[in-house]
Amino acid sequence: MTDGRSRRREDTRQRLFVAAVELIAEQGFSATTVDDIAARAGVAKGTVYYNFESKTVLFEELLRHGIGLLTAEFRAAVAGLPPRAALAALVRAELEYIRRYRAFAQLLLSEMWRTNREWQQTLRLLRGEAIEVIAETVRAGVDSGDLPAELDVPTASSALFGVGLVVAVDWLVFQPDRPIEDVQEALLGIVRRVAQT
Amino acid sequence: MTDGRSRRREDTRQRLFVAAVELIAEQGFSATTVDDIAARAGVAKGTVYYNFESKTVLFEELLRHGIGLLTAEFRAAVAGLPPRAALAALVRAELEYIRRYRAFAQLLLSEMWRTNREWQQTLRLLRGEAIEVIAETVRAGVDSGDLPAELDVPTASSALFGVGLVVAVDWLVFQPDRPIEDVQEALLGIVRRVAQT
DNA sequence: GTTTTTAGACTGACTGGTCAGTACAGAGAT
DNA sequence: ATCTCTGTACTGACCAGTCAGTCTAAAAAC
Repeated sequence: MTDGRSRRREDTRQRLFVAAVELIAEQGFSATTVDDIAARAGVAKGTVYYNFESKTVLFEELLRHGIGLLTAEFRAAVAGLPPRAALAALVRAELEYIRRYRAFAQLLLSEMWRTNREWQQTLRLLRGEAIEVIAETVRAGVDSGDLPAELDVPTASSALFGVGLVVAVDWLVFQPDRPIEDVQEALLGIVRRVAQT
Repeated sequence: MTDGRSRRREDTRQRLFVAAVELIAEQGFSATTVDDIAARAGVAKGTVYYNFESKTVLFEELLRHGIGLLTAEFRAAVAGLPPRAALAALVRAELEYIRRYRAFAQLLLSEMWRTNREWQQTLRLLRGEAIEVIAETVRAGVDSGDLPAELDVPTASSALFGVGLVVAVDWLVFQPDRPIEDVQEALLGIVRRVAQT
């Protein structure tokens, strides 16, 4: 299972993921060439196609990997917490994730709302999984009266998700000098105000 | 100045803008071909190059046109209003704009946070102009005590701008059936809570 | 323990197609 | 008379994907 071969291969795939995510975050999917990805990962072009069926499949697996990780962190963050605390934990988890995987976050922000792309269906599905965790928390809070009853659950959930992304990435791109902790504080403050009953 | 010739030409340019904005919103800049743009605009390919220096220049002029319009509407919206009312007016203006030019909004959301693209500098500049209007309003409100003193002006401004974009486009893409008025209400509610002193 | 074989991982030159941009002669509009 | 646009043909660069062949760790045979 974890013999030398498959470990080596997993290494290569990981390097390709890292190279791809950085390039696609900067330039977008279409503007990034497979040659670029191979070069940045330090492998031959053929290796990309040995490990992935196509450029699109590489990207889809990348999305699955990245969003899967985010969803898992969301799940871990809310586990066992009451609604208000869970909401704050979600914001912290999202920003922590963005700080750690900033290139992926940038990529997500740029490609998330595209239509008419081959991988759109995949992305839509994955987005749903991540947001479902948020939605469960909001729903529980609204039902128990811990959150304002007038909150529309799907709207509030996708707004929370998108807002974290856009504010954090905006900060990263346009005000990179300032520490991310400030964004976290600002966002938490806003969410707290909105969550007031 | 507005003779038949230049009006005709302006018409063609407008049709090219419309075609380009729709295609780029769906597929992104790189994935959109000049042939596609010409075809959708109902114009020969040569006409594109008669009216614009290059694909990139066409896109840059498109950005200038679109964001210029948005900035103008921001200016008109806040004119003469006190801070709190001006803030609400900005949110309304932004959503009104997004409703009218949804494809452009989608395009903006997808291309705004890219790095390493030729037109990045242009976009950065234009973004600054639009956000400056918001920042002036927020600054005035903070100075006069109408808005909470702990608000960081540049952060709050770019957050407000980005949040409107992301929430509205998210709605357009993922919940297109529901009326945009609901987003407006939800957003106004959130902004009002945040603006409470 | 040494030699042979195997198969998984990787290479990089090559191909077929796509696309931005050019060229230009003629047509329509003003 | 001039500006604007059409239609078609073309070029050269670039790029996704292929494939015949190389390298090497480790299994099999001796």
